[in-house]
Amino acid sequence: MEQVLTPRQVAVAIGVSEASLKRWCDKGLVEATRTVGGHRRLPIAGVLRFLQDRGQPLVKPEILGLPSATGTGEHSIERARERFQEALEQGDLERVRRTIFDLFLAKFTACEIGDRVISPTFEQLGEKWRHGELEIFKERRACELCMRALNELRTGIPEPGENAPIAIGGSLEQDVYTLPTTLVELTLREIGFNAQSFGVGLPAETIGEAVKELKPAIVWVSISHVQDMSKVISGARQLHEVATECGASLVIGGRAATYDLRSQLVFSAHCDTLAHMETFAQSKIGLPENVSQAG
Amino acid sequence: MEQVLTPRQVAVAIGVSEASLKRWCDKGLVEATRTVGGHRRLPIAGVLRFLQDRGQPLVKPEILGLPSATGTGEHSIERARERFQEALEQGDLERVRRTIFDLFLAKFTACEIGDRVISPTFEQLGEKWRHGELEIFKERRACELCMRALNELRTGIPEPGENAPIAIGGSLEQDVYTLPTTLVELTLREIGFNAQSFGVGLPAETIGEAVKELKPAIVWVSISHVQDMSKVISGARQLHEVATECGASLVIGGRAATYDLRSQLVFSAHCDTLAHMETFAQSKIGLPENVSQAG
DNA sequence: GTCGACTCGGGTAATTCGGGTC
DNA sequence: AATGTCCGAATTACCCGAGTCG
Repeated sequence: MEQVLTPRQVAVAIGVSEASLKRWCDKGLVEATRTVGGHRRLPIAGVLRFLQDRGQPLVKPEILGLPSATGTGEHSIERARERFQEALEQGDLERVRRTIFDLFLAKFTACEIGDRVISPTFEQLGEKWRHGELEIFKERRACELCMRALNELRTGIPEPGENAPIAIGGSLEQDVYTLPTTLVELTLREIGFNAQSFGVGLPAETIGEAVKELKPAIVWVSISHVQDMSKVISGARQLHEVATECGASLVIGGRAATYDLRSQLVFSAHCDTLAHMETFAQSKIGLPENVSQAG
Repeated sequence: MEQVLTPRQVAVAIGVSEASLKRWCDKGLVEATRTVGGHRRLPIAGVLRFLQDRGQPLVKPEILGLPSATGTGEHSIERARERFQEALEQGDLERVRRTIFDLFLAKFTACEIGDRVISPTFEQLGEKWRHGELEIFKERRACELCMRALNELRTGIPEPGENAPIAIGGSLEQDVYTLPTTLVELTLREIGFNAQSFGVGLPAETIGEAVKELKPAIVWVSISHVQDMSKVISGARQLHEVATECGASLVIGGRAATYDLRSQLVFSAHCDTLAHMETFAQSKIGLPENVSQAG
């Protein structure tokens, strides 16, 4: 496990410029090897030693899971995901935050982090719970920690501009899962929407009122848990009507929006992933005068 | 977003000269680490703590990525409460944060802010809703904004020490109100507890498991909404049993913990306000008492 | 072998250091 | 006693053309 990192990876992880890091390497403060072409490669062990010597508070061994800054980070994002899950199960906020933060600094978008790290992790946690391998409180605690990290991440996304298109959404009554709708908010903000999640447990009527008042381009409804299916169906229908009137697109998503359920719903679009949502939303920006199609 | 800042950034943010700031660092008044070359780097949380200790007003908060525009105002907590409510109703996150942080920097504790600002505000919002003067989505949105501000406030409270007594809690099933239990967490952390809120909608059994695993000194249950009273009653009974076994105190609170309900519950203490909770918790720290595992 | 992304090295501008003084 | 300002030396951050990596 003699893993090595590039100067940039280490630099962003510990929050200094590449130039400084290079100087430190040249002074022998940080262990470094060279490729045949002369590029520096820093073994993780050496980096950790350096951090320990300096008492640098910024970094935990999370760098180990740090993905490459380029698109070729398949393996490392997988590693990050595993560490993320471990941190969540142990209730270690610091590591949770660190993982997300590192991914973001490595140029992963909130959308990607959501789809490829957070979402599968909670899928796994749910699986473990169903097999009796995980107490519910640990899953809930994990949600809390994750929410905190995401709320911080939110400050890293630029504020929407004055004329940014509006998007609003949340989850319906009986659905207490706040993570998905928060991720949608972040994803949309990232591509320039003025997106606001209203949280969980919203009656469809009040979302309709919000649509009338705020005139959003998009309304999303996240469905992670269904108790009374008929209520969801009628709520969605009602909401779609209002949305159509106001020129908004109704987007449905969430793990509980199964094929069976969807077949009974009316909506402008259904999204399996945040990436889908992002694509759809971008198409709406492209055509500002887009008018919603008939039911 | 940025975890560490340079002396200059902090200096302009709080409106003092760099020289003063450097002296404060050297005296240990402000937490600081050093780069390899000896330059100071100030973690943002430490800066916030310093500001709170000194009641130092912020001049250019946006530099810290944090809110609060001025220390000029809001020593009148009443006026702050009104502005706070207004900001919440309008969905203005920036003003919400500013109000909370201004109060915090004016040396109000999370406990006081909760009892005297947040709690009465949501009482009022609920009142307006019952009179048909406020859409539900606005109340939910207000919760979201408030949660974000509180999550940030959390970073201004020192991390609990290694041997800090543990406290855990949350709300029971069917109760989606996350604000109260978050406030409890902050209040307890402020007086030195290692407090963790597990969020909302927790079955009593799983809280019991958490108690067995984590051996907290205090377990709190926040009751803001009751759907099935018998379930709450049996849940609390069960939880009290586990808590007693493990030497933990069960504390009940929340607006829906009415006299009628309380008379049927078993618990170590009931708290109407965060201040009550704080007082009770402090008594637990002072004297380990007849707790079975008290070393 | 092509190609895009990254790194190299070195130079330059901007900060910060510590100390002394007002 | 505490703050703000000024100084030369040292450190860090930013920039860019050429070369390397995968």
